[in-house]
Amino acid sequence: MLDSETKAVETPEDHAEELRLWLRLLTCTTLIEGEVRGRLRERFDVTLPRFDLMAQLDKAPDGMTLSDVSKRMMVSNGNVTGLVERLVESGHLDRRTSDTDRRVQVIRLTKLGRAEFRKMAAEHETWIADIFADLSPKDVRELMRLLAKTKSSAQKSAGRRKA
Amino acid sequence: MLDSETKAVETPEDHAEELRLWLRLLTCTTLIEGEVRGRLRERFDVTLPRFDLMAQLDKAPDGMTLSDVSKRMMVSNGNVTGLVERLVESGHLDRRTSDTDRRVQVIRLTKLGRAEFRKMAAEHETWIADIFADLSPKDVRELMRLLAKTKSSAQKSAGRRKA
DNA sequence: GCCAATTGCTTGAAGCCTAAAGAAATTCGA
DNA sequence: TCGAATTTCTTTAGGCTTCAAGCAATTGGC
Repeated sequence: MLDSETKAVETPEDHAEELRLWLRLLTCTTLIEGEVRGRLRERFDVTLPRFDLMAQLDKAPDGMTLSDVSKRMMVSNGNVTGLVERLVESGHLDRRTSDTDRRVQVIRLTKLGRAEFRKMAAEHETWIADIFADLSPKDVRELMRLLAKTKSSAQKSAGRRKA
Repeated sequence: MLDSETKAVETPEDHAEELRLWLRLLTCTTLIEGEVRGRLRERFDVTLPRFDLMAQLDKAPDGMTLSDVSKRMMVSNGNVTGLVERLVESGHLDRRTSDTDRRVQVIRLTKLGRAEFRKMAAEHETWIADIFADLSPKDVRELMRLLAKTKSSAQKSAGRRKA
């Protein structure tokens, strides 16, 4: 009794399984991300961050503020500033200052931007389907469920840190 | 009959589920990566790529070549060159040219590098445990299994592209 | 109405990362 | 053994990314 309690306190807990899980998760994402990045470059000569940003805007016909984009993409503000700059420069994005708050920049896809994105997105979807081809519909559902659980667990942990 | 066949051909297949799965996978990874990056910086003032590189070397007491590291970390050669440069500079890595092949650079952790890494790794493991805390052992096993399947499916797809 | 705090964005410094081209060493086929 | 192909690593150009500091506009308490 005493022994087992002592042991429970002294022995550092073994979290090797969770560590392995994290590494595998990271490997999968890196692998897929690299694949998608490569195909986007080959087929459309576009970078992944540019594609991701356009994807966000495609879902928001009325535009988004830079802060919205930053939160959605989970990247820093400064990062978005630079990305938007280059996409405005290339004619894919339209940017204007909000009428009601002069701090706020609202960005939208231009006609060109939307057209190009739609073309890319259609093909992109087939790549993703190919990448996940070996997973059954049941596998997909189950992964969705477990990743949802993972996400909320990670968010809770992040909350604990900041608090 | 004919109708359903016709429809099967004309209707673009719906891969929305796979797409959602990919986005969720990416969200999880980004979330956890950001959390780990932040903690490494706060606690040890070290970057995630540096930590990852040291983790590879910790598992290889006899050292690794830059190519090995590049493959393991799934990053470009040039990336490794720069990372190693900075870690040698800070005294964490030792680097020497192979005796048998003068193209090859063998890198190892220095005593300092190993000591610092071990300290960081111990704490890192507890962060990961905390991040995945809501997952049961069964969840972990099941995720491991499904991610293994995902990885091999993605690799197969990548192979199809290059071939 | 005033002023402190907050919010939205930009800037700057540093580092990370890729793709592509190139240099040096090795390997291997003829 | 010669030379072509390959391998290992570095370099370069460009872009991505973060963090921290800072500016401008707005908000909220008083």
